[in-house]
Amino acid sequence: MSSNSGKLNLFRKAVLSVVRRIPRGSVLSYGAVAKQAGYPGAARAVGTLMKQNRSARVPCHRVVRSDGKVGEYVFGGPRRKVERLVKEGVVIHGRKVAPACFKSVL
DNA sequence: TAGCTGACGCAAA
DNA sequence: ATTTGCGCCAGCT
Repeated sequence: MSSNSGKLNLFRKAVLSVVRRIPRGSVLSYGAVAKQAGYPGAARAVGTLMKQNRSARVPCHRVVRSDGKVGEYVFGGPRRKVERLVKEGVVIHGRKVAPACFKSVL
């Protein structure tokens, strides 16, 4: 294995670990996930991983944009993503998630 | 290896 | 409140 794939694996592992800890009813922005995973500035890369994720164990629908818009979602698009969030208790006004729902894992 | 793409972020206009 | 432009990090030709 190249030393590079080792690093990428580490990145993936760290990111998924953070996402798995996002509690029901709250969300985290792509950028915040990147930062908490130890890779500040890798927001887009986090999106790439969420896009690849196919595991129900990783609540990728809880990762949204920093401006409050939910962003994309492989399983059914933004509509479906909003449905799932609302169902979990996330408050959404218009197209944006209420600022109070952005919670760090602590 | 090089270039293009994208579930983003942010400052400007 | 919106849209535009650029930078950012990884993944995929």
